[in-house]
Amino acid sequence: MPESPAIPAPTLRRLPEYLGVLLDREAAGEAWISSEAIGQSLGFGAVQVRKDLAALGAPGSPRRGYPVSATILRLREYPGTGGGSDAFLVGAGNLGRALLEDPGIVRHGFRIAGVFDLSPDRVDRILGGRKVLPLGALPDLVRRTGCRLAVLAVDPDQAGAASLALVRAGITGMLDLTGSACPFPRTLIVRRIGIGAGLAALAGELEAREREKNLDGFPRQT
Amino acid sequence: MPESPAIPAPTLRRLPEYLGVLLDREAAGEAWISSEAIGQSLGFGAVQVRKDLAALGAPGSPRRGYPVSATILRLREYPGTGGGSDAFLVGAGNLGRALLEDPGIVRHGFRIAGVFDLSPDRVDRILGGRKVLPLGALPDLVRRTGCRLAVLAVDPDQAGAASLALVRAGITGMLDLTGSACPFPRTLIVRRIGIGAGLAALAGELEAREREKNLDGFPRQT
DNA sequence: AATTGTGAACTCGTTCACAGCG
DNA sequence: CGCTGTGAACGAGTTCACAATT
Repeated sequence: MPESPAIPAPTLRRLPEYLGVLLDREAAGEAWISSEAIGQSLGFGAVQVRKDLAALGAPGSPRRGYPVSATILRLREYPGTGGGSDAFLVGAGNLGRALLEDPGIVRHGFRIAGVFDLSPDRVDRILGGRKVLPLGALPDLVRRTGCRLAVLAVDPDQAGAASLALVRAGITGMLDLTGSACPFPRTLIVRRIGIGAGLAALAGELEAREREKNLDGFPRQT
Repeated sequence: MPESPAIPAPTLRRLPEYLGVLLDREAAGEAWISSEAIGQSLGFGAVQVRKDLAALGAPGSPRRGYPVSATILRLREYPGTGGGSDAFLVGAGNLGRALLEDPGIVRHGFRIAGVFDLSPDRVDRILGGRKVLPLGALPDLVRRTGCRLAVLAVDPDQAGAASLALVRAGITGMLDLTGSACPFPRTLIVRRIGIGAGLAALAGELEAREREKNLDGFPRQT
């Protein structure tokens, strides 16, 4: 029976970040790290960290903290979050090229299993040492490799067509970097990451924080 | 007095996404859109959409929905979320180049105000039609332009040094794309977007959903 | 009749306080 | 003593149910 009675989604989203911190620590030669230190690195509280690691089942040791290497192992052991799976890259433009060299993907244990594009003039080119394949080749590869993840990095106006093809090919999880918002079937789990939207949210938060400060610190005229 | 009694952060993060949907609709020539339709495009409930738009102060009309153009205006009007501000780009590698062409940034009303890098051999090169400047030139530009936002897209091992320089230069909001987790001073608002971490979270969610399905749909032997 | 608008209930994650342990 | 582990309290955000509108 699974010892993990469903880890809550917010926790799930933080686990990979913990992995990042721990890898840094390991590289620095440290053997132990406290929840306090982990929290400080990421901007959340120590209790949060403990709760999350407890949910994972990663034990710490009083007075010393969490064992760096063992905890990394534990994080990697959790299916999905630790990586080990591969993902297809759809979109062979500049963004796609950048992703092929992104150390973050490797660091989290993922590998780009293949590069695809819709545009005929991009197909067959070499990008980052990989031959770009037509989307038509995807269904077969999904079947043969069992890989169900894809990163969508095409132009926004191609997002709809591409995602439709992905679903048809049997992809079940998609990381959408296009910033375009088209409706997807519920069978496909979509996670959206938009640089533009991210900037906007950041700017909004900044604005909010500033306003708040002005209000209860220095109430000034309209 | 501000008519916005602090919009909650989760809402703030969704507003830019609404903008995306509405722009699509406007391009399609539609004049009205229902909360239901907006929700469907983004994967959340209709009530959520209504609550968010209400928080913004964007009125809808019973029986017809929300006026597309007017709502876009209203979204843009909200300081920050609607864009209009600029942002500096720090990191002139492949990822940086991709960002310079990212339609999502423009779509949300942002502009890259300048490109910077730490590495001397990247400085003075031309990237996407922009001359890459040394980080040393940043403080002066921050002062002159009033722009306080930066996108960090350097190599992960330079993230610490770069972010320190950003703080010193007077940057108050940073969108961190490096996936590296170094501690930042509390004065700097950081929003992290990691492709690797995103993939991992997605894979985790996928795994969780699958397990859940197996459990209460088709309980099979250990 | 369809869709917005919203007070109230509820759910879920975070925070608190402190017990447990090395 | 310092740090983990966790049950309980709290609070924020989401969902529900229904009134209001055209």
